Amino acid sequence: MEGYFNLLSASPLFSGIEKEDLSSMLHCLDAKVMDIAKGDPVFLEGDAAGFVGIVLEGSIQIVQEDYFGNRSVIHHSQPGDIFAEAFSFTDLDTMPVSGYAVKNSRCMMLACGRMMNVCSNACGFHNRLVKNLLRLVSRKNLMLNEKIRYMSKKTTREKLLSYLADQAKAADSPEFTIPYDRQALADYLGVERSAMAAEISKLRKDGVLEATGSRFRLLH
Amino acid sequence: MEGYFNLLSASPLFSGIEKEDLSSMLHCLDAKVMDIAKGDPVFLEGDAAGFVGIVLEGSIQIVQEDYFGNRSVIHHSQPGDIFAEAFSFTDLDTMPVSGYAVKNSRCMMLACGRMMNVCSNACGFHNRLVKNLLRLVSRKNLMLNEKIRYMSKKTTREKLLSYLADQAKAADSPEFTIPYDRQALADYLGVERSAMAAEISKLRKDGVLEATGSRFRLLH
DNA sequence: AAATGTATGTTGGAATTCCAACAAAGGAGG
DNA sequence: CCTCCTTTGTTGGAATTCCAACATACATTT
Repeated sequence: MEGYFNLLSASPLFSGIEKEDLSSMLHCLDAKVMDIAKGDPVFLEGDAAGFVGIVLEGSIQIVQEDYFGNRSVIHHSQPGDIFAEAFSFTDLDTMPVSGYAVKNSRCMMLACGRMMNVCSNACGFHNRLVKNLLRLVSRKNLMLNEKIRYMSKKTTREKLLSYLADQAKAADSPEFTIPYDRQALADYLGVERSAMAAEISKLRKDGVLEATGSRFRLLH
Repeated sequence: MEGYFNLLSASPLFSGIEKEDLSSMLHCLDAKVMDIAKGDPVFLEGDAAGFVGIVLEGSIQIVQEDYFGNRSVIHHSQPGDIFAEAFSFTDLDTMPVSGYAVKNSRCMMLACGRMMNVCSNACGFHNRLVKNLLRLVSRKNLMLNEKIRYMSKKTTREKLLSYLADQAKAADSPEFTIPYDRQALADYLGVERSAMAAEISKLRKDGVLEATGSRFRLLH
């Protein structure tokens, strides 16, 4: 994990924590690095909760799955982002969602147990860590609200456009790249892939946008 | 606010904080009580963020609204529950949702500014408060995940049944009362009220459930 | 280059939902 | 008891989505 100090200390999870303290902190949190091959699960629904993950390389998708394979994409985490954080600070003991590696990825897993308790190791950064986590869980909360906002629209077109408009706003540009392929985008917005593809075609014909792969440009 | 010490000290927000310290803490957080008449807003989308609300009496519904009146119910808060908590610990400066009183209600509003900073007033409970908030925001996160799970189902029937099954499980009984009327339940699940009413009728005919008002009983 | 596999686009009919309008049931107040 | 008002239930046609199947484009491997 030596090569990731810059990434980790720049991560909002460790904001305000000195680089020289990071190492002992990681030890205190029982940090473990794991590699996951493209398509493989990082964790599965039903697995024991109680950890926070940080993406070091690659990218992770958090999904809910039905008994009938009905898939819902909840979130997408890139290097520096954390995942599974909210599930570890409730009385839940198993994960209600799964996480998959979209590409070959490397993650660091941190044990949450000690974060909420006063650490006897004179590890005085826990309070800072808890504040950082509160910020991050709150931000995740906002993201879930956004997803809900998109899903609440009635038509596929409205779902797409509200999402794409937010992405353009976030990128501060009418041209931007989204972290999803078509299937994942459909699963994120809660629509059928084929219906969505048809709608994208229609939007193209209507001169509303251009789309090639994950790159979009909103016109006008 | 004198009559609410029991409610407040029993609230998970103030868990671990002694009753005798509560008063100074509320002062430190600039606590203000406000009464809201049935149907009136507690806050509106676009209002300044930066507070946490606690329901003292009545009940509050958090909703997202469209430019076209398309309403989505996000959450429901009863006495002792907090609301708006997650929006105040990010860099957001205006609220992305609105809150309305479902009945005549009384709320306490707490200023968040000092929660995340070390309080110079020797108010040593802030760390405890931050931990409590992390738990509560995480739990809210779980609730949003549940709503997403219901909304992700394809049919109105599946959305209804997955929600009702969870409610029965939470009540540990096949018979339970939900905090929503028909319109609010439809807005929570992301379906049409009339289509949902029709589906409930069908479920009744199929012998799957009984429903009178907000009281449900799952059969079998 | 051929072959294979994956992602994306297209299409048509079946199923579902939306929508508006109305009916019925229940509650509050006079 | 009656009226007014709100909530819930019912219905039918329009609009939309779902679904399965296939077509096309693109990338990777051999």
